Amino acid sequence: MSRDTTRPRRADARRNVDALLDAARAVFDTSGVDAPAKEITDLAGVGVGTLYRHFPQRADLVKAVVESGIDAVADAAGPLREAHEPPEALDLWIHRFAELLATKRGLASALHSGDPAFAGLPGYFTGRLRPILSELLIAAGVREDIDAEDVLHAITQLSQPVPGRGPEHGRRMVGVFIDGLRASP
Amino acid sequence: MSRDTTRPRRADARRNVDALLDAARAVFDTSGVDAPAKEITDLAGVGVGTLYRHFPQRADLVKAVVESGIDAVADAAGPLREAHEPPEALDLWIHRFAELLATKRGLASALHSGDPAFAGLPGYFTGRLRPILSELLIAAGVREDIDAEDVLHAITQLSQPVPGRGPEHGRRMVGVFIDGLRASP
Amino acid sequence: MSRDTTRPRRADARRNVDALLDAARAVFDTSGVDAPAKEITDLAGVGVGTLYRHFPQRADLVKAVVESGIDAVADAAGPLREAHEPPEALDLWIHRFAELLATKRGLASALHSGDPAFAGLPGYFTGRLRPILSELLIAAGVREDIDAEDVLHAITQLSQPVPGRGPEHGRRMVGVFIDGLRASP
Amino acid sequence: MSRDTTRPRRADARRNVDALLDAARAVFDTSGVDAPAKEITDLAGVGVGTLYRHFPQRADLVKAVVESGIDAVADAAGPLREAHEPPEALDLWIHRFAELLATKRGLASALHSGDPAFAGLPGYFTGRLRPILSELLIAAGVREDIDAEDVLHAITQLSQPVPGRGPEHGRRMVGVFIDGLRASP
DNA sequence: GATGAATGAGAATTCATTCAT
DNA sequence: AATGAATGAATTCTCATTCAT
Repeated sequence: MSRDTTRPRRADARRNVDALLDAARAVFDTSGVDAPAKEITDLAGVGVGTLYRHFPQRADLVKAVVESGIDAVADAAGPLREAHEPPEALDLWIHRFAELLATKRGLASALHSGDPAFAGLPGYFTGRLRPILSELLIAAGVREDIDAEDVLHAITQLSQPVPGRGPEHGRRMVGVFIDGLRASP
Repeated sequence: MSRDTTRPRRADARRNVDALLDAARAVFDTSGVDAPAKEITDLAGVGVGTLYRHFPQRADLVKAVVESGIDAVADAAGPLREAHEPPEALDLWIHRFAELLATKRGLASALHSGDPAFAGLPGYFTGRLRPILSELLIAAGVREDIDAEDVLHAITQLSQPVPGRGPEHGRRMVGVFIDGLRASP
Repeated sequence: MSRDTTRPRRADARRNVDALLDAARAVFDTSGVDAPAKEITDLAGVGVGTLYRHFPQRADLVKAVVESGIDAVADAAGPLREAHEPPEALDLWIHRFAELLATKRGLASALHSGDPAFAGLPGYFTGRLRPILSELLIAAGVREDIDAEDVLHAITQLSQPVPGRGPEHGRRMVGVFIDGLRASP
Repeated sequence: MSRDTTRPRRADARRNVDALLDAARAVFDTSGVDAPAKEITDLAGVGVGTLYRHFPQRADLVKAVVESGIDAVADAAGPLREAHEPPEALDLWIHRFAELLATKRGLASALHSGDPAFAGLPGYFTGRLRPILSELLIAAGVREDIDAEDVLHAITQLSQPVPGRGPEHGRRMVGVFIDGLRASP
């Protein structure tokens, strides 16, 4: 069900790729997606050349870091639909999704930056999650004037942490938004 | 009631400051608040030195650009309350506010960046708008578990334009959120 | 005997020139002769334009500041020769001269910089002091293989304060040098 | 006995570092230690980035340039003492030292600038040379009221070239000073 | 395949000097 | 005459990306 990015076959190469991904995850959380490449390679204990070999474009790295998260969210939909009534399933899934965004500082801005450096990212994001959310929305019987992709973006934005307010903030705002989805147009 | 930033007295200086503010507004919209200073001065038809004379810190420029927008939104509240019923006034004001944010790309990120360069901006923003929104919310009789500052931030985020979706998008998402505010907790 | 720089006739202009000279003296002592012009005009409470009106070249200002000191040293020779035996007069005058240099931080480097910005300064300096020192040296009967201008420069250098050593340092080094002048070639 | 700064291991890197040091030496002589970095890198035929990689702080470069000179002077003492009588050894060593200073325009000012960018330089200078000079002074049996560090500074200053006078000038002034050291207090 | 050195295009900032008011 | 605004060249430093080892 999940991604199957081609990985290097040599053991040391694979090790480096993993180290880079781990480092990138950490650095993205700390300093955002615009962090200097050096910061990542230093943390990974690897030369910059190695980064560029495995991820020629900056977007490739971001994509790789992000995709696993997106996949996990996508995969969560099935179980939720089986275990809960549609309205509740929708609710839970959206919060699950929001949680991903909240912890990946910078993902949202990468998604919306329009920066060609991140080309491909929004496509993967939308392609993977829109169909799933679309079905959840229909099943839950909410208003039909709002399309799934719009909701995806809205939640992406609402779940961004605001400095000075706790993590609760995003959660509650998303809740209000879901209430709005249940209202009649 | 509106901004009254101390302006230079000499006519040419005032002209330059205005040109810089206009240019900054335009550039911020286009390239975000991190745009190179040169881009702004070129557009303003002014030397870089002039920018630094009037706005020694990057934040000073952003602040000046932003504050006029904030002030205009704040000032809009009075007339709206006089001309409309409370629920409608709330609705109109929030959209008015969202419109500001939508056209000022980067304002939202400056507000949330946590960057010390923009210290003071969030304070001005909140200080000016929270009291106004707070009254509007109470008058409109919406749910009371959501505080005005949270709404401010939520709208700020929702109104950000998403590349690939028209300006309609933000407007509609804000509409959904307002509907959510009207729902019972 | 002393300088007679043409001074402006209008009272306010004269006041400004004096303020600038005082400020320059202070700033040169503090930050050296390379200090930004603005620093001087701010201290003088005067616009930069005023500085450039009265001292079109940077050297003009330095010269003006310095010349009064040089003149005073030059003028000191006469009385010393009348009151003391030649060897002692030489000794006292050199120390008097060294004292000037020691308190005018940056004068020495301006003198030796070769920087065209200070054109004219060395000329005034040498023209005024060499003849005087020359006579003193001859009268004192010291070795004749060392010319007065060389001594001027040597004392200039030796009297420069060294960070971390007290003002005594310069005085003692100058003393050693004078002893050397008394030795046979 | 001499410097053993950790050098890069890669051949090209080492070549660049050497080129930079040579260029810096030349440029410092010509334009002083405040010369623009670009001037140095151009002369070295190297990108600016390379300079900053090897010498992140301006002081690092100055230090490297200076230390080799200091070390060479320090190392010269031994042979001189073996080959000459103490008074002559002192004489020769001081001139050797003066020669270093004379050709390294700007070294003296860096040493005395008090600029925090050059912190550490004076310490190295003094730490390395004072003990050596101290022994030479004692061995030569000169007056004992002048301490080695003072002599170090005095020679540093005296050996500075004066624009308009040949290199002879410094040499002769140093000679006079040494004669002064031989006089009785 | 890995490394990290080299490159150089930007970006920010300062300040001497000119000139409109 | 005084003022201080404007200019822009000059300088420092950073970092993405390439490429020799």
